[in-house]
Amino acid sequence: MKAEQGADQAKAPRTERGRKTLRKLLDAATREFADHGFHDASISGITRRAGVALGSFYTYFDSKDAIFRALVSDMSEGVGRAARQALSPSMGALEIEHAALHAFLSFASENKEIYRIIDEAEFVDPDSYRAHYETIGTRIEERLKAGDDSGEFISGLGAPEAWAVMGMNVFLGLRYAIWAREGDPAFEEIARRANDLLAHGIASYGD
Amino acid sequence: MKAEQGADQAKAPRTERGRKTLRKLLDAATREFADHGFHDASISGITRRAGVALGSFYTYFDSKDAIFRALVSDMSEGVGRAARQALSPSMGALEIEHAALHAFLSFASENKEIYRIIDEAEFVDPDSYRAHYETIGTRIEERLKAGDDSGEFISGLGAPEAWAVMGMNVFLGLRYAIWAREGDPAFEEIARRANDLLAHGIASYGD
DNA sequence: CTGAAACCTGAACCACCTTTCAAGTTTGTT
DNA sequence: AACAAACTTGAAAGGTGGTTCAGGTTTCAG
Repeated sequence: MKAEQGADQAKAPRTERGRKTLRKLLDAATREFADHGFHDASISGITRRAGVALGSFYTYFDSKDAIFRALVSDMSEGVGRAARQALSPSMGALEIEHAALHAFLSFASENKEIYRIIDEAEFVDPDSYRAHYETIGTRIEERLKAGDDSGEFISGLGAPEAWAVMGMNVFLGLRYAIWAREGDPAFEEIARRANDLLAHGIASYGD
Repeated sequence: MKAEQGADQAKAPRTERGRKTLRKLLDAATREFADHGFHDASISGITRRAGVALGSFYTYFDSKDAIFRALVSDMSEGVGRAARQALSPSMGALEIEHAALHAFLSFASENKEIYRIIDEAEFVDPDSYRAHYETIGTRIEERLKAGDDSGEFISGLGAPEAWAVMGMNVFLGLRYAIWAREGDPAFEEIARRANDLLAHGIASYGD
């Protein structure tokens, strides 16, 4: 959730005051983009929320696109961090997938604004959007291969299975975290059912 | 792919000339939105492509949003139609899921611009976007229930499994149709592997 | 044939927003 | 204390593009 460094960041602050202003701008931009979307968000809306003058924005960012990109790469990292924290090497391969989905659902539920922003990157900053999903897909593929090596998963798993798993997770997040409705099953049940599907599929035994 | 009627359409043409102009505007808008995205697309770009005067646009649509909405609901129907045509009642339940994914991959591959527009509806016309996926999700859920009734699928399947299947399909479409790369497996192989995952899962037998 | 409705035209209006800039203030170092 | 660099400020430049409108042309029912 902090994006103060990075080669993409053109103008790093050099004093404490500057760091505070930059942070205020990033926080304000998150809210502004979440409320209005990229195009209806305005720089003046961001600086108003941040409580700084319009011109100060350009001390830290070259353009509206630049601050959006900074936010996206920052948040993309945030998702990865949240997932990593929920996983432990002592878990079984299936258990890892269960924990990853459960953590993802919780994270999405508590960070709905982050998801709107990452989704909008498909149009504002396509490269970051693609990198975001390629990175996650690769990580899932590695987990599947590890489960293969340990004998817990069948062999021959690869990118297509990884993208299938990622799609499952993203859409379950969309429906049950972002679009949550009264009476929906708890995240625990969603994760369990998805894990059952992943483990044994849905064909009946006698087929 | 035609969106000439519908309650959402404010201003229906009353002459042959009018119908032709409306059609030209819709076709031009599809290309303009696909090339530039909603916000960078311009009405003048649409009318230029359509070969009509700027002012004529407002004879048929109240706003830029209105023509976008008309396009989205039109295209959402198009996806459903394509899926329906690929399915036949004589197929087995698993076979139906295989055919649906294969048809979806082909459709997405040949209609990339449609997909960009539907995705952007998440921001321009959220209600249509949500309706699009709710509708598809419901249809998949019905298929799963039918497979349950016929004994081909295990019992207890519902909305979570339907959204999982939908997510798989959408992400496989994103990766292998929209972002297709040299050396990727053919759609046939993708559909087969996803179908295997759906049928038996990925846990090894001895677990 | 004829007139009213439908349709077309494109210049101009207008609201909005990103970005610039010159002048002033604060910070931190020597 | 003193000075340069960092930072702040907000008015205004400069563009853009959606939308309107008054006047002209085409269509088609009666």
